Amino acid sequence: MAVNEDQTKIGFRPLYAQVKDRLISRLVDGSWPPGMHLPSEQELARQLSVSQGTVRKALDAMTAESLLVRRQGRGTFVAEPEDARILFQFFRLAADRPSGENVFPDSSVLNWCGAGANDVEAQALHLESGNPVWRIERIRMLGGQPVLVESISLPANIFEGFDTLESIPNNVYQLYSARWGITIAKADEHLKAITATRNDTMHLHCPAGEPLLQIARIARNLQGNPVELRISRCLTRSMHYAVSLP
Amino acid sequence: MAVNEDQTKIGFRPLYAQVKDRLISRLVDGSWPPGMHLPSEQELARQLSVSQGTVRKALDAMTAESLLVRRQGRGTFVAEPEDARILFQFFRLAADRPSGENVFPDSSVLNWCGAGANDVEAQALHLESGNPVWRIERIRMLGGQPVLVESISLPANIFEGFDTLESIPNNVYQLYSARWGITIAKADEHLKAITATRNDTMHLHCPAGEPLLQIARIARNLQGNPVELRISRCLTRSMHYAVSLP
DNA sequence: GAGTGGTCTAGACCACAAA
DNA sequence: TTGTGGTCTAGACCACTCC
Repeated sequence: MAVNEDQTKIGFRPLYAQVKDRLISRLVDGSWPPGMHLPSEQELARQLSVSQGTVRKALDAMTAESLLVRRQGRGTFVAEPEDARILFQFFRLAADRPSGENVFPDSSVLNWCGAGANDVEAQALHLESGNPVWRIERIRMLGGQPVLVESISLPANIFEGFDTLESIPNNVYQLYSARWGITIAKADEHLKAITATRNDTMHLHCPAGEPLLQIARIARNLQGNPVELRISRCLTRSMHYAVSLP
Repeated sequence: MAVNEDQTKIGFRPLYAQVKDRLISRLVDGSWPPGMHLPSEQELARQLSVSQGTVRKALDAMTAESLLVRRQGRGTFVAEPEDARILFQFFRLAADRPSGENVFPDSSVLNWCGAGANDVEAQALHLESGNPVWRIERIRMLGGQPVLVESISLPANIFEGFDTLESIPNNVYQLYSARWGITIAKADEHLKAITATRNDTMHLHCPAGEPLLQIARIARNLQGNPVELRISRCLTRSMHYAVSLP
């Protein structure tokens, strides 16, 4: 690979970034599935005709984005959507008390159906209003107590055959990966304080007028396209949403 | 600098990390103030007796933490607490509407006084209960509308002479840096949904029972010690708090 | 012992900014 | 033109894992 092969000066893209793009495309097309042991740095350098240092820079960047996992002495692996990682990467709620670490809450599905996208879904998922989506509503519990109600919306054209599932697991990102080969690579969340609706108070066993933390999440695949909209409404009497800056 | 100079095998610390520590200590002791033009990579490498690549790795890490700013062709500079950076790094509230970018809200101070640390302040700031602190309360406005009430608590032993200030600027982190040489390097925030108190409704002109987003922030200096506790209570009818994962 | 990633070095050339 | 950071290379040795 020559430096800046068929690139004009204006379209300059560093070699390590081009390498990264090519490696990501192998994740996208499924030739490198989650858990796979990548070729060694030396081997990749030979295959791509670049130096080991350039490969390393690309691998380091992908590791920083949680796309890969590197282990000294063993090798480099495609990251898997196992609970521990998803919890750490995408779940920011934690108990207030014992300098609380976060725990994956259990979930129980309330209902799940197909529907036409409403305006919010259409805008978030880059669909036309009325396009088919799947909707899942569930409650999530911590220590037996319901802590949040969650509404998940998925484009039906991406998640084909969603209605044929027997059950919905707690960790849906693992499901997306295993069943449709979709990797959730990043997400954006918008937080607001809202008042519990009657539906919320019923499921969360909280009084009318209880303030809830509403988390609207748009999750994106490896290419950055939105593939999931999730709106969670959380009791925060004994929990909080933790953010580290930067 | 020899590799792992006076380090046992167990206490191994990479050379670039040692370099980073030494560079940070120059920020801490004030010999490299905000805005200063650092020596070039080559010069630093000579001074520290390491290769340019090792210096680069330390500088890149510090740049990623917003401690330094690098500009190709010009050099490397100590980051300054100017509005644009602070806004980007520490202010996550944005207007809902026009795919809204965030804006520094104006602020007006309600009152400011010395007091003994309450339990929350003592725990957050690593003080004993009753130790002297400064407290500032202010309202912040966006487009003339009050959007949040903010309570800032500072250890009086760190911020000496705070009571002699003539006024409190909008960007207090710039003040901390200029007046006391304190750099806010990172912060942790805990978010909850709460109900507006009578005090809140008065200042925010919102109805009783309005849900507010409460943001409790602990800001830390370069060494990671907590130096500011800030509790903000925000109207989120037309604003949201934005988080990017990862 | 063989193979992997992690660190460190030395040197080359490029892109950019300022004098 | 000079000096800076940005990229790329080639090669060495270290630390870790597994056989």
